[in-house]
Amino acid sequence: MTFTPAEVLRDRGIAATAQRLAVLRAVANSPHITAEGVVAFAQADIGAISRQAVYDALGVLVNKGLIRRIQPVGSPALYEDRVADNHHHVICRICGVVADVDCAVGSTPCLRAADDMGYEIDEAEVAYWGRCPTCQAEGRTTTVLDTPSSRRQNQRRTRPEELHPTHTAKPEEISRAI
Amino acid sequence: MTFTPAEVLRDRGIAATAQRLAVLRAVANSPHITAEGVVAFAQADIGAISRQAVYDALGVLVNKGLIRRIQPVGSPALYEDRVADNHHHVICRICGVVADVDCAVGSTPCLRAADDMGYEIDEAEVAYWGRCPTCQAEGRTTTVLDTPSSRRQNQRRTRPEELHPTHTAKPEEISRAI
DNA sequence: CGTCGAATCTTGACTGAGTCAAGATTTTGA
DNA sequence: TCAAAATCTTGACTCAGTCAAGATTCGACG
Repeated sequence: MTFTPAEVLRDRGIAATAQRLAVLRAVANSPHITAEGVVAFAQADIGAISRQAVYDALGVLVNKGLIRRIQPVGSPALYEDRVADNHHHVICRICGVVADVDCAVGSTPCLRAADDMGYEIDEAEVAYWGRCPTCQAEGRTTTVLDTPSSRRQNQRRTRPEELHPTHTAKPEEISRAI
Repeated sequence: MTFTPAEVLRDRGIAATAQRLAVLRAVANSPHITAEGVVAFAQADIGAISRQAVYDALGVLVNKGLIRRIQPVGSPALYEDRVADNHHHVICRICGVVADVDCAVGSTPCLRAADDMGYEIDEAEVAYWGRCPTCQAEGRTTTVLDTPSSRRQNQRRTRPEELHPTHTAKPEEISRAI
């Protein structure tokens, strides 16, 4: 028996508000979406929704384990709804696209430190960094991401999908990591 | 033959300014130091130094491979001068202290993704999360870090050394990760 | 069904950790 | 010694959040 998203929320003990359902749809629509991306999607989806309500909903949904929050270095926070496993991510240093990578172990912590120095470790967070197949094919070797220094003259952010316009809608698409 | 820090900078093709040498001393003094911590140390060390000069020096020193920049999720950037190996870090979820962990492999990337999806991976970034020995001994289970929500009524940041005042100056001390 | 308290939303302000940029100063090389 | 480049100082600005007061909605209870 499949629960509706509203039922899932109530089952976790939180109200099934229109804003939260819109946020869930945004995250389902775009794995590794930014908070700002969720705001844009939800505003198009249900009309008026405040940024604060989006941040609140994201926080609650993460807290209840319904979505996951990651944050590669140099990136705003990203959200995904793949929460049933302990997977990792690979990030392209050039265009910033983020993809899921299965964890070879499956449960946390999936790695043991050689010497844990007395720490009680409950999670090994792994991020793989490199170049995606498209940036390799195009021979790109330096980032063209919208780092602050590249934003002179009010150039706006370059998104991975701008670099790769022929990209089909892969599941790992449309996040902005760096 | 040991080079002086100034000689090392010149050898890397950059000017050995007083500001950069002060920044190097700050990072040597406090592994996993924040930029703000570097500013405070350098100001005490050499008198007047601007925040911008510290950020500039940190950027150049990272770029030249003389120091390393890490950034655990939820933390400002941290700087360390242990650059000769590919080590990882363990972060206490309660007090935020960061410690170095040797990499079992030693070279990058030290892990292979089970399925790299065509990515050309050059680094596996690993962070271990858990509780430090001191927070375990004190039975702490929830963070008392200065998260924004805990900053009501203008309470200032709790630093790991405030939680553990009897800490001797361990090498992994005085950084603030979360 | 009405009421009330809690939860949530809206709106606008604020913060931390950076970055930007103009002008001044210092460094370096010819 | 000089000039160009590098670097520093100073003050402003940005981004990605968070804060908080008041309004609105929701849910439980009688």
